[in-house]
Amino acid sequence: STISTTPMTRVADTKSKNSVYEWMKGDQIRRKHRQVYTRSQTFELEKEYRFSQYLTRKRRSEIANGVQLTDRQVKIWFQNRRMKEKRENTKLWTIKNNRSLCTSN
Amino acid sequence: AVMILRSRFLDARRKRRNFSKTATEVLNEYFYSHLSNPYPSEEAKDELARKCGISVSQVSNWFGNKRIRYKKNIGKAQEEANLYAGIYTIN
DNA sequence: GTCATTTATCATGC
DNA sequence: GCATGATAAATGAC
Repeated sequence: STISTTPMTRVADTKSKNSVYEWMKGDQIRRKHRQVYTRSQTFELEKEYRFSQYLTRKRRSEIANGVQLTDRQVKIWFQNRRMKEKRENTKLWTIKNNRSLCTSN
Repeated sequence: AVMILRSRFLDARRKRRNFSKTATEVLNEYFYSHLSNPYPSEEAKDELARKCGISVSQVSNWFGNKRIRYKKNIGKAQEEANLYAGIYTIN
C-alpha cells in the first residue's frame, strides 16, 4: 500500500523492537467523519426495517429522501442493522446453549 | 417535535464492566507479543476468550480499541509496551 | 450482499 | 477527569 509522506515514525528511533508497523499508519490524515444520525432519522429507519429488512433501490431512494440522508447512507444503515440483529441473535443463542450445558459433564 | 433530541431509545443496555486483571494481562500479553500484526485469528480469539472468561466479540472489541488507542499514543510514552516486551520474541 | 475492520461517540467505572 | 468497554457510522475485502 502507499506510504504517507507525513513523518510519524519518531517512535521507532529509540528501540528497534518498538517499530512502527504498517497497521499503525494511516492515522492523522483523512480521518473518518462519522455523522451521528438524529433520533427521528433513526426512528424512521428502524420503522422501515421492521417492515422489511431489505430494500429495493426504489424504496431506498424514497427513504433517503424522507430522512435527508444519501442512498449510500441508507444502504449502509440497513447493512449494519442486519449485522446488529445477527449479533443479538448469536448472543441469545449462546446464552441458551450455555444453560443447557450445565447439567451434563 | 422537540421533546426528544438527546436521549437514546434503543440503546438501553450499554452496561460496562471492567475485565479482570488477569484477563487484561492475557490480552496485553498477546497484543504486545504480536505487535507487528495484532490481528488474532478466529481460533486465537476463541482461546483468548476462553482464557479470559469473556466472549469472542468482547475480544474483538478489546483488540479494536487497543489498536486504535495504541496508535493514538504512539508518539507518547507507551511504557506498557516495555512491560510486555521481551516476554516473547517478535515473531 | 456479508463481515471484519476503523473511527468517533457514547456510557460507565473509579 | 480520564480509562475503558460497547455501540454507531463508514470503509473495504471478497
